[in-house]
Amino acid sequence: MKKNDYHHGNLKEEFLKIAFEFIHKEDVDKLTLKVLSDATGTSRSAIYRHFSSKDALMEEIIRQGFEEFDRVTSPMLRDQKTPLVDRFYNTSKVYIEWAKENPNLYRLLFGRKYAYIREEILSIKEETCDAFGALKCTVEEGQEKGILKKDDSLKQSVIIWASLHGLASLIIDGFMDVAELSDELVDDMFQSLLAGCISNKVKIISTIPFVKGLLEPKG
Amino acid sequence: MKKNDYHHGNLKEEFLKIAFEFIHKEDVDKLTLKVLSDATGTSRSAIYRHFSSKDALMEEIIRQGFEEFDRVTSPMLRDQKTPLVDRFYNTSKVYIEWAKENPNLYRLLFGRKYAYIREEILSIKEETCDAFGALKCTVEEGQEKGILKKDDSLKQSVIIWASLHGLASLIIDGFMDVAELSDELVDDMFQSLLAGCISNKVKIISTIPFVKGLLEPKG
DNA sequence: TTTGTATGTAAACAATGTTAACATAAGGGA
DNA sequence: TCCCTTATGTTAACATTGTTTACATACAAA
Repeated sequence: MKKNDYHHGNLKEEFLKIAFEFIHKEDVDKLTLKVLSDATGTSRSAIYRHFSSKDALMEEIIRQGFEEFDRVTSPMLRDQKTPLVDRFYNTSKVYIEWAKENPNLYRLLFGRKYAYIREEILSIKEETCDAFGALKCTVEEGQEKGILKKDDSLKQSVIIWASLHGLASLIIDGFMDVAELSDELVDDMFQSLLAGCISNKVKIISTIPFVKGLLEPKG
Repeated sequence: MKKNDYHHGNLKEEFLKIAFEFIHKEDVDKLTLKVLSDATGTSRSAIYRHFSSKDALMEEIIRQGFEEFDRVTSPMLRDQKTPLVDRFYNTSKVYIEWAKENPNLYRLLFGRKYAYIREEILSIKEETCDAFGALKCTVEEGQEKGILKKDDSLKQSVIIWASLHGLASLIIDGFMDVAELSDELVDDMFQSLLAGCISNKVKIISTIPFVKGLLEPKG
């Protein structure tokens, strides 16, 4: 919505929107300032009136990315109505699914390139990456309820996160042809994590057939 | 060893050596053609007499990188003198250790940026990345011996690889401050993988105290 | 109306990978 | 020895990056 030919009026928002949509489709490396200026019909340097640098724009994108990621994963972990084990399972599924649907954004958030931005965001604003916090809370809840083995909840959370992150990375970074196996792989990985973390002190309930199958002792 | 001031004689090898050493210390993104020309005392375009492009040079580096990686991991997996479970454990340790010592090279080999080169290398020359093949063989051996659950060996191998890859990535990409926890994390992760893959049909031997501890049933 | 501020443009930079035209050395026949 | 080909290196120039500087335009408040 331009006010006139010279001033756009909402160019900053437009830059962010275009950049965010671009990353949904294409590799982060291909997002150049030229792409943004062409898409908005502005000059190459217009962006510097709204962001101090390209990285400053990327920081906003990463911030938005984490919000989107959290929106998908955190509520699922925190949903008290769902049995705890099922929350882990559903989250695993959704985690991998999200990474597959948003490979470029996933790499942007969790990759190395903008690690310093991520660290800044995550250290200043705890709530921005809610997902890991939610995972840790859920692990602690599981330990208190006797579902998971008593252990360092940070370590246990990292193990879970690392497993999912590794699987997601293998799939989206094209290391081995495993993309079409991904559904089974998530199940297998969940089974492995469950076997490693679960305690046998209490009876565990689940409403998901696959998870129920894992809880019943086999021959 | 220059033949004279004009022709070097072994410039190609020199480029590769310098590039390889550079990546041991600094980020791949910082390896520019200027770095190479300055280090060799040649002009910026001299490299094009020996490589068709920068990517062609990177391909050589990646090839060498896989050889180095395989040299560290494969023999350990294939060493028939070591109990099978210990081979997995030792490999896990060495895998994470190698990634920590060679973060830039690790990212170069397993990251996204040069995925198409990796795919080319791994598809043409099976032996180049021996490590995954060795892992799969060892998994199959474990299944045959009744140590691991009978399952799709590819899937089981991917689960193991993904777990290690995820942990390595979290550590070297600076996601959360887990670097100083890494030793414990590898142990925990191995425990989880073991719990997920292990069968209870045969008595399993190990000479590693930590692993023995995992095999003994706890209260 | 004037004046300051916000927001846009154009032109230029340096750094990057790359190419084309030219220069130099080495080696193999005649 | 001389000549020609080939291999190897240099210089100059390109387009593409992100970025800065000087200038231009619109708006808004005094």
